[in-house]
Formats: sequence, structure tokens, C-alpha cells
Amino acid sequence: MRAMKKCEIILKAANEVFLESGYEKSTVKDIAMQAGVGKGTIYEYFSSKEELFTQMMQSVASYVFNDIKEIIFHADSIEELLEGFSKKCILLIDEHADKLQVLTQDLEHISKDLQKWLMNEEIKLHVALTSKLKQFISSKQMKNVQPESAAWTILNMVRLAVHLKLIINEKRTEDFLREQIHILLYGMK
Amino acid sequence: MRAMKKCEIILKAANEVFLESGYEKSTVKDIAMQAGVGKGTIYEYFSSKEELFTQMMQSVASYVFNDIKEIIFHADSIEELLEGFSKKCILLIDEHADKLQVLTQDLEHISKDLQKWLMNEEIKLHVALTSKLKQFISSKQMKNVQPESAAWTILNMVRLAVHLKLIINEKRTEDFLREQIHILLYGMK
Amino acid sequence: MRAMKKCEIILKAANEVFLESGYEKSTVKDIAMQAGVGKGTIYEYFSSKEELFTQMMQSVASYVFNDIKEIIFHADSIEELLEGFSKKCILLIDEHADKLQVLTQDLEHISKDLQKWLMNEEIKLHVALTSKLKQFISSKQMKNVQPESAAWTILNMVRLAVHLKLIINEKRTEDFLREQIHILLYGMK
Amino acid sequence: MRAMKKCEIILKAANEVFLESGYEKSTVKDIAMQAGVGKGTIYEYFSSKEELFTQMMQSVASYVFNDIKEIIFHADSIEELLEGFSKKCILLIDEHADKLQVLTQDLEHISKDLQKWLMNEEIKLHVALTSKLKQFISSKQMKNVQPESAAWTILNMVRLAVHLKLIINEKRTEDFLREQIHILLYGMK
DNA sequence: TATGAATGAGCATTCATTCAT
DNA sequence: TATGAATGAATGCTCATTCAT
Repeated sequence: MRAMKKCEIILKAANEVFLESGYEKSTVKDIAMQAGVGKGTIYEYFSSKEELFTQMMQSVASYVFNDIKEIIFHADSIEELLEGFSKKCILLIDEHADKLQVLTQDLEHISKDLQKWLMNEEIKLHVALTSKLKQFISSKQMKNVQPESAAWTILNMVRLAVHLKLIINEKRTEDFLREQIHILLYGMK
Repeated sequence: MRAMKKCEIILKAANEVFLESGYEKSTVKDIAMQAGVGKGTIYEYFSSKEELFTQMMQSVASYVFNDIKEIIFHADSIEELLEGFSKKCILLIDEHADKLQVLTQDLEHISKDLQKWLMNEEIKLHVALTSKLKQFISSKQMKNVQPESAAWTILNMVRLAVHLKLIINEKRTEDFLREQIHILLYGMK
Repeated sequence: MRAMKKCEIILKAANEVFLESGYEKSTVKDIAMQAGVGKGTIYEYFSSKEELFTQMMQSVASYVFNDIKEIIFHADSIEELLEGFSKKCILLIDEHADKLQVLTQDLEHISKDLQKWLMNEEIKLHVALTSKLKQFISSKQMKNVQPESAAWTILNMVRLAVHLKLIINEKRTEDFLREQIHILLYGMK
Repeated sequence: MRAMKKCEIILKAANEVFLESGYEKSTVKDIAMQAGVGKGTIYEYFSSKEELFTQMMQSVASYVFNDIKEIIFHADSIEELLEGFSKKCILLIDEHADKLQVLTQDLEHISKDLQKWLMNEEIKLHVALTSKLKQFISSKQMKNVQPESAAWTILNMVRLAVHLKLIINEKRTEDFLREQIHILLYGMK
């Protein structure tokens, strides 16, 4: 394995600490220790705790957005899209359950810039999905539903999945998502 | 306007301050100033900052849960239910926009008791809605969809509405909700 | 039993609370509750917490000083004096063990006036005891020891008794006092 | 003068402030100012105000206990022991007058561990002194007095000395101690 | 006279940030 | 470049005291 740059080492540590404890309960000292560097070193690479948090969030969010983009891009049918989507939801949650809590709870600490970036990324996703749905509609795979609205409905499945898994602690989340897909397919096809 | 009790004045101020700035950034001093009372006075009525937050959250949540219960209880058809639901979403958001952010973000600061209460209230809502859907299914108003899953799908509309209105700042939220209802109706009827 | 005056009721409550918990840990509210009066009422009779403490201490100290004066005054022989003295020590400690802790620990909170008064009372005791010892010396009951020094030695037995009983928790305190008396008698007679 | 370590500077300042004002009236800010460091710096070296107090007390007490142990250990006769003891009392008081007040008054704020340690040290002193007295008794230097009781009587001279010097402000304390020794010698030899 | 609701000064403690080395 | 000792602003909470009723 190649040597990581200091900057990356710190980001990795920030990732681990922030997503374990949340923004307020994480201290710069904790992150420095986790990274195996001095507290001062962090300020050589990041101007503040908030900037470190913001960059960490951006890297995590990029990863998630890319995963979802892939699914949208490669789907050849509405069924494939919905199933790929729900599978990815379950996978993300199982892998990153603890992290997702923080992703949704500490949004207030990210910079205005990142807030806009997040919003834009989500809108890009929405645009891509809308466009894909339009293809399905024009190729008669789908009813003539309003594609923008349908796109939001689909993206919103992520929120339901997270809520059921993490808050309600519902074991049958997967079944429920599958069933929701059936309803949507009935409604859309 | 009639005289409010100190306790109510403080709760109102807590409501305004917490929901404006979030739990961590709100200070007891801020709330005291907003209420127009001394810092010590707050501790005459609430044993800690956390208890004040918890009580404020409970009162807001009660109000929202009751509104939604009403809709589920009084709906005579699936159309009425979905439309009532989406209208109420829009209304709640327009009325309480600022509050809903915090309602979802600072859950970690409420007491374990309130956390359980919130979860239970939501599950009660789910149970009530599931039961209503079963009626619709047995009276052939609806297809034989899995009612528990459909219930979560419907409840999850709240989350989409909040997200579109507050985060994405989407003006056409109302239209999108309406369209989502059409899809669900197609899928369920 | 006759009705106590408010002032006395409060002093009695202060006695109970202060001697139970010490000055700093006792609150005016506690004392008011113990007295069964309102917090404000205390300030009708005492100008501050410190004054209340001072007056309470003075009344307790008066009681102890009087007890000891009695012994000195009525003793007809050096043996009687020493034995009366040690018995009274044990008695006071057994009766008021808890209180004596505070009597010695919170002296910093009493007014300068009471500090002087306490010192004067002790010096009066010393003077009385010195005078008694001089009688014993002139009547050849005692060796020609320096009476002032012997008086301090005797008064100091109280401190030893308190220390052994309360700090060291020595069960044989009584025996040790008795033995000390023997030594002093040997030395003095 | 050589450079002191921060830790020692803070302990020295704590010593001065605590022993001047007592535990409750001393503030961490005062100690920081006295030490010429920031408030936060104190918490780099001591985990709390109580720990700082406890460590300060232990260092002072160690010093006193060691001084007294020396005297007991090196005394070859009962006269030498008593005289050494009383001289050391006077010396300690002149050197550490202010400190001794607090040493006896704020014991409630030291950790349970230190409380036990103090009691044990005193009991060790008592044991050592008792053992020495037994030697003197078996070598016929002393009458057959109960050595344990005599040991407490001697140790208690410290308390008398402190009281006379600090509370009564008696100038002739030294004379009185000397005279007490005579009485004890008469009584014991 | 008696009250207790209201107050705010005061405290211990935390932690992001700085800067001399 | 890397460090971590030093800092002090900021905060939740307590409680003696006041004062309107």
C-alpha cells in the first residue's frame, strides 16, 4: 500500500471520529490522535474544525452520489432501476448505518458552499433520473406519469429506508421497499 | 391577548430559539432573553436545558401527530386520505417550516423517554393507517397491496414534502405531491 | 409546650441544617423549608446567611461553654475537675458528634465579632481554670506547676477527644483520656 | 533561581491561594492569576479543582509528617523527644502559620484516598511514637504509663500549639509548651 | 408581617485555535 | 513542516437576596 498524504490521513481520521460521535461531541484532539498527528498539524491543512467537517462530508457524499448515479445511468428498464435503487439503499445502510445518522443530523455545521453543492448534486441526480424516466415513457415502458414527480418519489425511497432501518429499527425494511416498488411499478407502468 | 403563564412564555421562547439555531448553538441565556426573563427563572420551571428542549419538542410533535391522526381517522376513501394527507403536509410546512428542520436534526438531545414516545407515536400512526388501508382493501376500494408497506409509503410523503420545501426550496412541491398521489392511486387501485 | 417565636424556629432549623451539611452545602431554601417558613421570612429576622450562621454558632457555643464553666466552678479537687472534664468531653461528643465537625470546620464563615467573642469566651474559661488551679496550688493539692500552662493543657483535652473520636474513630478514646488524666495528675500533684 | 515547572508553579499558587482563602472562597481563576497562567492551563495538569486541592494538601502534609517522624526517630531520651517536638511545633507554625488553618478546616474537600492516607500517616506516627515510648519505659527512663495514651497526649501538643498561636494569638505559646513538657515529664518519669 | 417568584452574579469546566520552538 | 503547551471565551447551572403582593 502506498503512503497516504498527511491530508488524506487526517480526512480519514475525521471521517472515523465525526461519523462515530457527531460534530459537537468530536474534538479536534480526538481527530489528531486518531490520525496520529499533532493537533497543530490539522490546522496546517484545514483552517477550522468546520472546514474539516465540510470536506469530510463532501468526500462521503461524493461517494454516495456516484453510486446512485451509476445505477441510474446503467438501468435499461424501470424494473432494473427500481430494484437496483432499493438494493443500493439497503447496502449503503448496512455498510454505513452509523455514519448516516450524522450525515442527516449535523448538516447545520457544513459550509454554505457545501450546502449548495449537496443541493446541486441532488438536483443533478433528479435531472438524470427525470431524463431516464422520460426515455422509459417515450419508449412506452412506462405510463405517461409526470417524470419529475416520479423521480422525486424514487429518490425519496432512500429517506424511507434510512428511517425504517435506523429510527424504527424495522427488520422487514427490505420487504417493505420491495413492496413499495411493486406499487410504484403498478402505478407507473 | 390574555396573560400567558411564565412556563408557557419560556416554552414559546425555547421554541423560537431552538428551532432557529438548533440545540447546541442555542444558549440558555438566549432563551431567557427571548422570553424576557432572567436566566435563573428558566431553572424554576425546567430542570435543565435538555429537559426544556425535550418538552418543547414533545409539544410540537404532539400537535403534528394529532393533525395527522385526524386525517387518517376521518378519511372515507383512499383518494380523500391521500389528498388530505398531502394538503396537511403543505400546511404544516408552511406554518412550521423552521421547526421541522430541528425536529429531525437534534433528536439526539431529547430524553430516551421522548425518543421512545416519538417512535411509538409514529408506529401508532402506522398501525392506524395500515388498519384503514385494510378496510379499503376489503371493501375493494384498493388493490390487494401489502398494507403495511403502503402505509409507510404514504407516511414517507411527509419527509419528501419537508425535503423539497425546506432543503431543495422547490416551489412546485404541491404539484409534485399531487402527482405522487396519482401514481400511488394508479398503483393501489 | 409554648409557642416558639419565629426567630427561634428559624434558629432551630438553621442549627439542624447547618450542623448536618456544613455552611456551604446548606441553602437558605433548605433552612426555610426545615423551619416551615418562606425564604423571605428568614431575611426579616436575619440580614444574611452568614449572620444566621453566626447566631446559630453563638447559641451552640454558649451552651458548650456554660457546661464547661459549671465543671470548673464546682470542682473541689483536681481529680474531680479532670474527671468531670473528661466525662463531659465524651458526653458532648456522643451527643453532638456530627455538629462538632461543623463547629471546627466552618469557623471562617462566622463574623469577626463572633470570632472575637469565641476567643474571649475561651480565654474566660482559661482564666477561670487558671484561677481554680491557683487555689489548688495554694492549698497544696497540686505541685507548683505554672497554672496558666496547665490550664491550657487541660482545655486542650477537648481537642484530643474530638480528634480521636471523630477523625481517627478510636474506640478506646475514653480509656486514653482517663490515662492522660493519670499522667497529668502524676505530673501535677 | 532555577526555572520551575508549570506544574510546580501552579501547585505553589494553589498553595498560596487555598491556604489564604480556604477551598470554597478560592476560585480557579484566582489560582491561575496567582500562578501567572491561563485558567485552561491548570486543567492541563490537574483534572479538577478538587484534585488540585488534594495534591497541594498531600505535599504540605508529607512535609509536616516527615519532619515529625525525624524527631521521633532520632530522639534518645524522653526529654530530647519532648523538646524536639515542641521546638518543631513552633517552627512549623511560624513557617506555615496560614496553611495550618486550612489543613484542619477543609478536610472535607480532599479525596477519600487522601483522607485515608492522612489518617494512616497519623496512625503511623502514633505507632512509631508508642514504640519509642515503650523503649523508654523498658529502659526505665519513664514510668510505666500507658504508652499509647501518652503518645496521643504528645501528638496532641501540635493542636494546642496551633490553637494558641493562630486562634488565641498567644505570644507566650513557646513558654506554655515548655511548661507542658515539664508537667508531662513529671508525670511520666 | 409573610411570602416565594424572579433574578443575575459567579463558578468550574471545555475545547477550538494560536504560536514559539 | 510539525508540534502540543498555553490560552480564554463561552456555557450550563446554583443560590443568596430582593421585592411586589
